[in-house]
Amino acid sequence: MSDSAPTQGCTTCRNGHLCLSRGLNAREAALVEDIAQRKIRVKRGESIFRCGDPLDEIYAVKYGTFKLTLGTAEGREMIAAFYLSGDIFGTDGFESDTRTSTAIALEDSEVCAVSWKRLAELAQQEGAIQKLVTQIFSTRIGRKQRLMLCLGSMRSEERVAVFLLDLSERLKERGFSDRHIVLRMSREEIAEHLAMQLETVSRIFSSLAREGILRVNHRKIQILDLQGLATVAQAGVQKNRAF
Amino acid sequence: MSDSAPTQGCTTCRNGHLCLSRGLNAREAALVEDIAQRKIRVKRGESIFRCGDPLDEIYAVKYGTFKLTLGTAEGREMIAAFYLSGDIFGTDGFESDTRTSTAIALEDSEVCAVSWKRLAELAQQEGAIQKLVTQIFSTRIGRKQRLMLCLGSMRSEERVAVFLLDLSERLKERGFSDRHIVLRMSREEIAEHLAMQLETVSRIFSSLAREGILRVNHRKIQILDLQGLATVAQAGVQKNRAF
DNA sequence: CGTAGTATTGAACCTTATCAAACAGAGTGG
DNA sequence: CCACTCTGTTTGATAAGGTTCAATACTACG
Repeated sequence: MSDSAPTQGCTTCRNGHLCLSRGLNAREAALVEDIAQRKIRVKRGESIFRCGDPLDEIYAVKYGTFKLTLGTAEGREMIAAFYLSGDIFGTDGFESDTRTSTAIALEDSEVCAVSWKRLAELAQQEGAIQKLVTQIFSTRIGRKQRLMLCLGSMRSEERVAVFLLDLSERLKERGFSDRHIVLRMSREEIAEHLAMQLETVSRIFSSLAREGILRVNHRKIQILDLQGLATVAQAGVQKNRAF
Repeated sequence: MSDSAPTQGCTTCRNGHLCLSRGLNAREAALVEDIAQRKIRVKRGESIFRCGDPLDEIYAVKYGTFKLTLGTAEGREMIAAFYLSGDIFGTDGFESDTRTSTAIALEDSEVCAVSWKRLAELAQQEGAIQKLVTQIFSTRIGRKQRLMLCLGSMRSEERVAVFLLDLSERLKERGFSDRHIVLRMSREEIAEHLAMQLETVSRIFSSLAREGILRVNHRKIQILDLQGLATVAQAGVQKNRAF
């Protein structure tokens, strides 16, 4: 990864509405912008931090996509999350001062680096920023729990549907089309995130295409029937309800 | 649930070494003890808080066992964790001021209730307590991540082995035998925690017993071969390593 | 244009879920 | 004290979902 010349700040950034200045007024946003000056460019495949690294910053995705991988000592791996532009990441394990995960760019990307220490100080002085910080953590935990529930209680087809719906919604929030998606991750990476095999992901994409819900062309996915996809995502529930 | 007459505090509690006074000196422990006066007795099957409740306290298990259930609107459920004596719980979703989970006693139990607001104030004044609080959250997130990895990358037999090893270790920390375990939860609850069917749990117990690793008598489990159980817990790894 | 990486598809196999039945233990009431 | 019920557990048979192995196709990239 390589530092770059300073680019524009939060107040003019097009991710402003969902990133570090979310819900802040102009004065507060300027305070945050002030500590988020450092930009880092990361090339596809490079990491911005690795498991075991010391930890003092959190990051906001300016543009690009990242994956966060979790690993155990025994060699098991899993992708805990994907981060899109405007997402904030690097917030895990900041108490132990050591990274417990690795963040890798899926395409050429740029992030804003924020000193955790300075953000925490700012949060103590400014109520709105304190609220923002807790909101960030709250969302993080919520997402992790939803993923856990998803892994635990859904079968493959539903998990894939949930994944696509989530991605679609997040892209929409960022001003992209929610129906024409270009996946930044491989089938294998999707599989590693949803706890299944890449062949299964591929098969499910094909079967959803056969049903007329998707149009699949390698990484270009078109959602033809958003409602139908939502139905697939909850398919397993009827069974429980009958019981 | 019903309040009870005040019993002894942290400084004399036998869970002191791993609970709210963990790593604190006498003066600091006394400060914590001061805000952890309120004890609540909970009968088997009763909840101490439910999903949607307002949130202002966290709890430490004085004695007994609790399960924390997560639910989605659509009716999917999962047990996110089991808490033993000395464990601290109720720390999820405290930012949104609303419970996102339900805590239910698996046996007649008692907890110490601590005002989150007062604990946070104390943490701001006392470095050691600040450190303790972050440690509590850190551990929480770490456990959740490990469970996620476990659900995502292990098969049933390994998950059950991991579950038993974890329980054994935690009981040992609490001064109980790590080989003679009395399960406080049903097969169904174990299944709901490990994302499988209760029949599968039962079958795996039986098969581990057949292999001489366990002795199973309903809820009384004896671990005959701790090392063997650990091997089962990592069985899937060899496969990955060969690749 | 050829090669490497990625994606799709098929077939056999394995794990786990599902359905069904039998069994054990804790109460309960006659 | 014994039958009876209720609940939780075990076990078996069968089916479905998903993995694994293998072959083929597509794309991108040098």
